[in-house]
Amino acid sequence: MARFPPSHGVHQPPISTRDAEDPALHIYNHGVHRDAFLSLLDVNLPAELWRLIAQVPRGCVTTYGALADALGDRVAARWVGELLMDHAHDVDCPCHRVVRRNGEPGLYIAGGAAAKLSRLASEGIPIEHGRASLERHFAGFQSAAPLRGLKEFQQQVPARLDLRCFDGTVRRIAALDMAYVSSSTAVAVGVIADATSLETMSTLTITSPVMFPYISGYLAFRELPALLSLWKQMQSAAPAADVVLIDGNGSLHPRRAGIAACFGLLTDVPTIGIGKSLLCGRVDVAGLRVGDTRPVIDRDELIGLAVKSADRSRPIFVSAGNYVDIPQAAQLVQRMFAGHRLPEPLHQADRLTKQRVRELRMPSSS
DNA sequence: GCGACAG
DNA sequence: ATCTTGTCGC
Repeated sequence: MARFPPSHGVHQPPISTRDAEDPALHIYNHGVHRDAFLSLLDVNLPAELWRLIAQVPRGCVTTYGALADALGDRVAARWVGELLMDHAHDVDCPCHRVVRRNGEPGLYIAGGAAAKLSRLASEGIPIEHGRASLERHFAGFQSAAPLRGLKEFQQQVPARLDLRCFDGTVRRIAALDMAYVSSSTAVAVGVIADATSLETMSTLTITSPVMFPYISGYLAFRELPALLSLWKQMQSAAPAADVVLIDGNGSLHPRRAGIAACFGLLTDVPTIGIGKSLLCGRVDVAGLRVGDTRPVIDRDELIGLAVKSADRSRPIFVSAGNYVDIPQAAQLVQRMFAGHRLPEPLHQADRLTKQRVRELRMPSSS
């Protein structure tokens, strides 16, 4: 039976001072975190962005980055561009007033860059060498900067995780994964597997509406609602798991608050983050052989481990969620490989998730 | 021009 | 994540 060894040989006290008095306080705190998280989800980010774009007056321009800043984080600039290329456009739409920082028009949903520039010209914006003048750029956004609040929540996460190494026996592993039927509908799959044989014991599949866009660093706000709903249903339908693998990072995150960390905080279960590409930090994967690991370092801190899981596969990135540390997470995951790039339970969840998406996309499946 | 961002 | 055919290699 798989067992977590204390990875540094240091035995932690069985009960931390934080919850020594009252085990229920633990539950209470997680309820508070869950409520705080859920209230943050009330924000309608696309609506907020349109509210901002509508503030740009005729005869003025703004930039993708300025809008992202007004939302609360410059990293959202890419999503701003995505939304402007995928929305219900009409002749009154002001989306042509958003240009690149250097005056290049960027993409335009209705007729391409040339059409965008001519619309700007017709509003009195000087155009030179194919670029819009930024002379009259609007900078007075009235905004609640919703991403700032989400970022502040993330900044509180690391201190609220339990840093003690998990030292229980791992009999069952849960693995959670998602895929998308459309931009607003996701399929989420949970797999429970035996930790020794890696055989799948049970699976649960749900579909769930997704409101929040994908923005790098904010994945949890997009995918956690569905995963929490899935998890809740798994509690009554499946045998309990001792550790949960999540498709996405935990500590390997700019604020050490990836989706696996948030899930572990909100559900109070041991979690491990599994990423397929590097979100942040630096790592040298040259010459990695199956079974090898390499540290992922960010700001002089170990935030995850690159793990070579299979021969002709790129490494995966393992990081800590709740109740595990990084070396321990990697040790455990390395016992779950069965010839695929992903640990077997997550590989199965990934298969099922994509299978279900295919089924739902077939017109005949009603 | 380059780097660069989980899913 | 998704858009997508054949093709290379075990």
